[in-house]
Amino acid sequence: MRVRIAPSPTGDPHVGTAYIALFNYVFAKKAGGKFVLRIEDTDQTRARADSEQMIFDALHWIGLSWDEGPDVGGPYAPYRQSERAHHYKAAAGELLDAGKAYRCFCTAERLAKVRIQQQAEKKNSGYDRHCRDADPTEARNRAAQGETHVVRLKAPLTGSVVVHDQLRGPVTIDADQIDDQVLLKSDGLPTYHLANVVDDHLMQITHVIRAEEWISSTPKHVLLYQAFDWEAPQFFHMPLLRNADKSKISKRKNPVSINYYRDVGILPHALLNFLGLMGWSFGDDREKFTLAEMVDAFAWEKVSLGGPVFNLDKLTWLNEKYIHDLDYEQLADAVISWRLNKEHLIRVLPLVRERIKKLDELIPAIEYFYSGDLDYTPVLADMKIPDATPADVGKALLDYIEKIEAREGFTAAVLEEEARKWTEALGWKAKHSFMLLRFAVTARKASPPLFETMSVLGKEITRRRLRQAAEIVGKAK
RNA sequence: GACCCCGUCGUCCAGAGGCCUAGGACACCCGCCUUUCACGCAGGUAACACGGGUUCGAAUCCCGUCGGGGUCGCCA
Repeated sequence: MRVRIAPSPTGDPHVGTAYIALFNYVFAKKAGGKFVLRIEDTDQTRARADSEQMIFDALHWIGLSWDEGPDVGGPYAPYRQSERAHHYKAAAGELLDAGKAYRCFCTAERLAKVRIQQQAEKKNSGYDRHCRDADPTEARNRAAQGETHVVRLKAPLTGSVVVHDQLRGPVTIDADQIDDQVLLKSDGLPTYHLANVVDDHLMQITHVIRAEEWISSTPKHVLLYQAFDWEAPQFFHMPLLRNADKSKISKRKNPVSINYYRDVGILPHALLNFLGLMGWSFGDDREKFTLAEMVDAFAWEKVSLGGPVFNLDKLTWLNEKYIHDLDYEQLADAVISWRLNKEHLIRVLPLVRERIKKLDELIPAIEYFYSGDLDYTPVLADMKIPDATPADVGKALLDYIEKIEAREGFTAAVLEEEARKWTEALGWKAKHSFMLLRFAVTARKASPPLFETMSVLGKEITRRRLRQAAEIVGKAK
């Protein structure tokens, strides 16, 4: 029995990744199987250099480990899809030769045009199969001459595909709902659909446990297994974590980075425990439990399919329980490994040394480096920009978040550069806009240099405060 | 919009035909404890989406409606 978690290194380590990893892990351990970590980095445009390591660190931090993966190796290495390109190319070639796939030379522009037309006519969207019946030999020649193209699966035109979801039973999808999925992109790398099927087969994955959002593309995967004449794994689709409004959890409405929870002082086991409460229960009233206990009690029958709202209040309550159960030695260690340590202090001190005359002034001076959400009421009246409405100011803060998120690295230089461009684009004065940022990030009129402060606070806390400030200011009169 | 999934307190779960005048937890409200606050303890408000079936009997099974969500990319 083998399962895998297959995160894509495109940003901050996501709680959803941890959630699905937990269920994979628990199921594997319960059944005495292997848990594999595979990095799905086939999208060069979105891949982030630091993301992969952050995923490893975050998963380790909450207490999960894997039997095979890019960092620990294993019998099916490599575990990074960018290093497995030849497998996908070979697989696609096989389908091409068998006439089960074809080369498509349609341009992105044409596809966009088709899509717009389909929407205008209110028809089902999807590829119109323009290249499907072109002569294969001619297509091969065009490709040989270097013409850019993709490889698409020849999906059946009639009939239907049945996906046996182990949590819901058979799900039947008509052929007309399945279009000719791209298998190999024009850059020669596979799409998720091809790569996950090829790798799951090659890596002998027996059970695919993933989020519900994948259910609608599973028929394509089933079709691929059939085309290769491979045995498909069993599929389990877990419900999606939700925002308070029930939509799929998203960073605009909820902190989604595992690092955020780490930075605000949620204990790793509390987070993991909380994730175990999402869509699953012991069957009795037990709410606080260890990973080992969950493994022991795990059964798919105890999974519920309604999308669970990720509720900060309840996570905080659970975390409180964990804190209270720590002895003082352990609590001290937890606090130290959080932020109260020399390493962190050495980042903070350069910002405040000139501002203190006695050591007893230190704690008040650096209080907001060790706090989570701030109280903006004392400065709310000052959080405005001449000739801008509160709504504009709120929106501008959100804009600034977008700008800094698009950048790799959270250094003072990057933050300042983006702030200056942002200020200019808004037509504001830096003395006003920077003060606004200062209020948002520190809730004070006076602080050490703004961008250094943000950098030391870290991406997660900074982003959260900017967002909170945006909300409060946006609603202000 | 089309297709697919889901539907028990505001939220997370229990409930797998009679044990349900629906249970626990978070949040909220009240009280006790206490110099204060917090913890702790004791109470309280609050839900089976709706309509049809099936059955002696339905939160539990079936159908429909409604509601929510997901997907419809050369992103995963």
